Amino acid sequence: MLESWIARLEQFAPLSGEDKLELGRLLSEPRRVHAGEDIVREGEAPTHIHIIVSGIACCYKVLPDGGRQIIALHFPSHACDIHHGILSRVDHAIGALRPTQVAYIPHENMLDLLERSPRIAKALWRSTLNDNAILREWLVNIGRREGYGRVAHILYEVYLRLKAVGQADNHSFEFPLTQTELADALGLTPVHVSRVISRLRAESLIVLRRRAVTIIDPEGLKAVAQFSPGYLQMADQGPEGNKSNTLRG
Amino acid sequence: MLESWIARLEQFAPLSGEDKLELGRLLSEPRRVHAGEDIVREGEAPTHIHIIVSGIACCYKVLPDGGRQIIALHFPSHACDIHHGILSRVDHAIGALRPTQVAYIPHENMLDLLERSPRIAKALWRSTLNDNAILREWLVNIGRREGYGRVAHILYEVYLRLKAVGQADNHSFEFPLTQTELADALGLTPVHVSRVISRLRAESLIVLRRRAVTIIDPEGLKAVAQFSPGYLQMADQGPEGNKSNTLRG
DNA sequence: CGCGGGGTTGACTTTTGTCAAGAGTTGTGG
DNA sequence: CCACAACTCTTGACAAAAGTCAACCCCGCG
Repeated sequence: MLESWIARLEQFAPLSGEDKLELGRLLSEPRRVHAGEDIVREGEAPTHIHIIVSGIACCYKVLPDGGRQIIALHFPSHACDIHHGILSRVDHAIGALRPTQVAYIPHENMLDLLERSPRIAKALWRSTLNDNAILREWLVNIGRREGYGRVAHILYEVYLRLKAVGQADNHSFEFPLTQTELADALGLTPVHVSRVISRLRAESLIVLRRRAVTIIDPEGLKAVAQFSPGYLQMADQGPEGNKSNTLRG
Repeated sequence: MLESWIARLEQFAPLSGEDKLELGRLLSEPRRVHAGEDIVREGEAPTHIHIIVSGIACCYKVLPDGGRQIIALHFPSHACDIHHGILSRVDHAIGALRPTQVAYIPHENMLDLLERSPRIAKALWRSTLNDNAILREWLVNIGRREGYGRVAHILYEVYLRLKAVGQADNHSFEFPLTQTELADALGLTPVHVSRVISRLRAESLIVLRRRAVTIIDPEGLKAVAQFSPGYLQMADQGPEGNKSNTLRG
């Protein structure tokens, strides 16, 4: 399972055999984290980078009034905090949304490896650029779409991202977020998310049952989401979405 | 004026005299861009990085329905697209909001310099981390604050950022965005922005006249904004806000 | 002096939030 | 295998926030 992270990195830039061996050597055995538990707490000085092996994690901030905003979702084979190596304290937390396994690498080893292998540095750099592009699109999603399109958009994005790591078949995938968590990610309330999902169901765009999503009408869903897949840097067709990414060779 | 960018970079990591000379050599003479004109168009393959010398630029996306979301504001002495060096096409545009002067550096020269000077690489890396932190906070702002707090928050953030580059005195600064542009940055409509600003005025928190802002009641404004300055990585006190940043030495 | 962009305001609509009750689900322990 | 508790989801009634449309004002500028 650890290899899937390395495989994903290779989609961003070619790695040598030695690169892959080194990464494999540095990666710890995965640690189990309970649902709701933090992997990195807000304000602390992180010492490792983390890679999601299984489960789902998220990056979030909590406001003084208790409101929570989820800033990013991290799926298996994602590194969630590459940028932490250089910060003395982080302005956000990383938490597990479900029971999750995370592998990790100490910052000093990672920084050392980055200096020795420009290929790994390039792949990681591009993978963080990809994360940033998603973050920008989330801002657009929350800022300029109303609830109906917002939920449609995140569902289609998650579908493409899970498909890219082999966790979506056809147009079905596991999506084990509660509606409260979805609301925290979308800047809505849980009640409103529930209503919007009812409407997406009523319009025969999706089926959502037991935390599993099936997209019945992909074109319809993309239309209400005003979805343009360019930001994901991966194709929106076929079972191997990542083949034609547009990052420079 | 070009030197102010280099001075800002030095707040992120120390540079050698040679570093500064090299950066100065690479920087072009500034080019003038009209208000409303794009510096980088969406979808194109960028060839240079750009540094704002005077004026204001922004990073934005346009939706199929015509809505625009401003994703970031770029003030003088900011580089606005360091991350472009590696992308074959960008998913967002960069445009001037007012008459603006931009200097630029060809990507190949920049990449070459980054390889030769790890200090410059570190400073630039941290400066992009700073930009990302601001982007995360914008997501929180739009997702979890209502209009009143949202406007208060962006005003206080802009105040701190302008103060850090010497463009704010006491609690006053030039803020030449139209309310329509402010609305595009905040996920609101211009009409609603106008109403919210009226209220901020009525509550004696700010004065806004002729595109100049004076914060009358900083503590009050921060309270309605639920402002916590940590994400900016700069202190929120005194005329030299950047002295005690929390990036690792 | 008139033009045009930006700002303000009012009346009205739509979207979203709030509160509360009830139904369904999940997980646990006996 | 059942009972129970704790969550989660759904729905309704109502309230608040934000959007829409339109008129008008203000002010800089040719």
